Amino acid sequence: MSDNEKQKNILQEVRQLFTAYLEKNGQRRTSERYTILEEIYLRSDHFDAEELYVHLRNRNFNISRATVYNTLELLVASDLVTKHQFGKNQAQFEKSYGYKQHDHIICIDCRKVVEFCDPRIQQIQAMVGEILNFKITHHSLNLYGICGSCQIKRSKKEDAK
Amino acid sequence: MSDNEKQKNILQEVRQLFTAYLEKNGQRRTSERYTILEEIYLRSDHFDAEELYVHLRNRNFNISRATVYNTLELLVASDLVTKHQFGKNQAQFEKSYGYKQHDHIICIDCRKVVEFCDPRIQQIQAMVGEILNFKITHHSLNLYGICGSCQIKRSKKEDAK
DNA sequence: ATAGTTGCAAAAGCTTTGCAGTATG
DNA sequence: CATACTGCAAAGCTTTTGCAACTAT
Repeated sequence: MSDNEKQKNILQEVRQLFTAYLEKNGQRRTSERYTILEEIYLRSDHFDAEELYVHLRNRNFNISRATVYNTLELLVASDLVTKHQFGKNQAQFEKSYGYKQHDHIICIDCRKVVEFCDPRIQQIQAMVGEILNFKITHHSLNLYGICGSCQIKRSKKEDAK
Repeated sequence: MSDNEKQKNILQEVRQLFTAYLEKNGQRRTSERYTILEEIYLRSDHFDAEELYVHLRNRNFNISRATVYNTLELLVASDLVTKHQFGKNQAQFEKSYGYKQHDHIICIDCRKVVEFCDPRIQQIQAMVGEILNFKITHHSLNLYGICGSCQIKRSKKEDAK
């Protein structure tokens, strides 16, 4: 199956999942909501609400900020989108269906975000949840540091002194 | 040594550390900055900028929000205070000197925050940093779920149906 | 003396809300 | 056809900034 076909499959699946969620929760299936879902799943990695809003305007969809925020909330609630706070006061979002669980490492200089996986986190999550009697639904692990290219930039600055 | 004496010791130590930081970075040692440092170290756990500001006003310190924010930034930079984003759009802070490294588990119902430690996180941090060539400075691991008492509340709601 | 800090208030930036009109079930 | 949803603009909150007064060095 080609990558293109895979993407079409995923799109179809998330549409179905979203429909199921909306029906189950007595919410209407509006064209705006499906447009937003699709734009997110056609797009790449991480984005914020404003970026998504501008992106939709550029594509000539007349969808307001209010609807973008409203729909993002629904998508987070339906587990199709994940919300992150990478230390700024602006939430970042990411499609989550069809992606394996992962965490993030963030460059504190250039704000680049890289993903990584480590199975031990699941174990920690399970163990800590049991000890403290929490029913854990999700987690967020962010590592912060300086990426390779920013390390080089910094050492050049040092040399210049 | 009594707890009271321990706290006095810690206060003295953080004041010295803060002084060292300010001197090293050519910043002035103002009374406002030390007042804020002390209030944070006399206070308990987690707080946000506004809480701290109100707390200071209540104690008849005439310190502005601007100074609170400015000083919090210095304290974070000097590693005496840690900044968190627990999913809301408001940063939370916490004193960090004299406390062993820990992470947080947050109840998504009542927003209660509990601390926990797991040495494996340090290992993950070191390993991932090496693989991805990041110089890691810090991390943030948050587990989200439902705490014991909120689990009971939820099951009572179910029963009521 | 003089540049960094402060308090105040205004501004900025992200997100939510109120309202009148629209479209879904 | 009832009412949830939408777009728009205004309001709400947290955080930042501009400025005149102040003060640590």
